[in-house]
Amino acid sequence: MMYDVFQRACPTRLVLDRIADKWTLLILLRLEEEPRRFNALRREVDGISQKVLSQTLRALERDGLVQRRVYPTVPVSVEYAITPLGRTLTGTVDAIRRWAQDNIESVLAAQKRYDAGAVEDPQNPLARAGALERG
Amino acid sequence: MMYDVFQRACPTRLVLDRIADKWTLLILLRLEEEPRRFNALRREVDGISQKVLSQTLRALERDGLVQRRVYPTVPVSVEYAITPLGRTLTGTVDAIRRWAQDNIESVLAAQKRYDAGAVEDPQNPLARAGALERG
DNA sequence: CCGTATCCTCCGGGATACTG
DNA sequence: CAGTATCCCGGAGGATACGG
Repeated sequence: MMYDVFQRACPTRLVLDRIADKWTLLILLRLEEEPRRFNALRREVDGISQKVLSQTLRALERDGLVQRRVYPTVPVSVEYAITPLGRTLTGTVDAIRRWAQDNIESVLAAQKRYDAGAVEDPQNPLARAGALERG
Repeated sequence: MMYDVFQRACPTRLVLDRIADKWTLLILLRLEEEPRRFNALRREVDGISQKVLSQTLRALERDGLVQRRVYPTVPVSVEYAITPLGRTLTGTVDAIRRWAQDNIESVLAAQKRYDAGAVEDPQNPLARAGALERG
């Protein structure tokens, strides 16, 4: 099969779209540890709304990354668990989290330099010859 | 430093938000190979609009992942190159792309099962005892 | 407890036109 | 070529209320 993620209509773009969602990453990281109840996830993924959590879990279930289990207690209890397919992804997802933790200070420093440099030397924006950074 | 990506206000969420953007991933993958001109990127990342490419590149530059170089030719030519910091991220990003290519068929199959099962057995949605999938 | 339904707002992003 | 500027629309997502 010829899959090219750079092509607009390539199905692999579906996967990118799903991963390209910060909530997906956070939910998978939680479920990698152990299955969770709905409201436990809601508390542990700070900032997510009930609606978006519900939507994201349904999408993850549809994609086969998460399994939804209903226990007919009263009231009903629902548990979400990662699937074997989902587990093949968590290593990479965790690598992203580690990168974020390891490099956030470099990123913040870069932002600071950028925001400062964007207005420096307004009289002489093209001072340097050859290749120029954002003059 | 105590960074917890699960906390709403954690700066590492900034990184997740940036990575949680399919265009960012595709652009970084292209620039990992070699520097590109603006319109080359536009052609090679199928489906991205001029405006979004411009925005995304600016954000990547601000975060220190990409460097913008201006050559004072006529007309001016601009080149985008990945930075050393950006290069530390591309391994993980490429792992995502590989996962997408390797598992897209499993995901599509899961979607098909899900979409079929969502309406099956309307008369007896809670047939199985114990733990139930989406009854 | 675990959601769905509804309303409403905001803004991401496409289309288009224009500039150095 | 490499953008910026403007308009505009659909859909993501918060708030709220309700149902099983």
